[in-house]
Amino acid sequence: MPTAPDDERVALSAFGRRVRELRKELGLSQEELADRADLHRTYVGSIERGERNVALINIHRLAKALGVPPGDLL
Amino acid sequence: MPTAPDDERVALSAFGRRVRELRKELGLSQEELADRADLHRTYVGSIERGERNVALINIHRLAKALGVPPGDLL
DNA sequence: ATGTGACTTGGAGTCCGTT
DNA sequence: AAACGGACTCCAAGTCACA
Repeated sequence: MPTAPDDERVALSAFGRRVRELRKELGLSQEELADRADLHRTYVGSIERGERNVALINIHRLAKALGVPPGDLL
Repeated sequence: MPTAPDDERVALSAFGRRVRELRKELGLSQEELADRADLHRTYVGSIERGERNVALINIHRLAKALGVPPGDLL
């Protein structure tokens, strides 16, 4: 997202870092998390790198796969 | 979102209800909230009706406009 | 096992209007 | 003030080949 303002890119990065953090706590690979959340492996990767402006439904899928309430990801 | 599974549409509706709830607490119209969040009037309306799969950046914008942490909206 | 660039497609998001 | 529709633009979603 090259055109997004700074603070908005920061929000995406923070979200990605949080996902990665929780995933590692569970000892999962990106691929395993992707399978649990019914998402693509490379898509999860790009989310963790803060490159994606993830929408609500996928936030819920990730939260469920990570075993936390959705609000915990932001 | 006609193709989305039930529980995912429920998640969108819950989000919309929460936005409407907080907006009314502040005594704002949809248009005033839209202006504060730098979103379009009709878009905020459709979000409140649970018709939109809102993306992360717009969740942040709405949260900011409503004066709550983003996690409070989900 | 993860990063990355490129790609297509569906839907996010805008703008015009009427009810 | 809000719901809703049509027509549009552009980006999120989802996948792939390759590093």
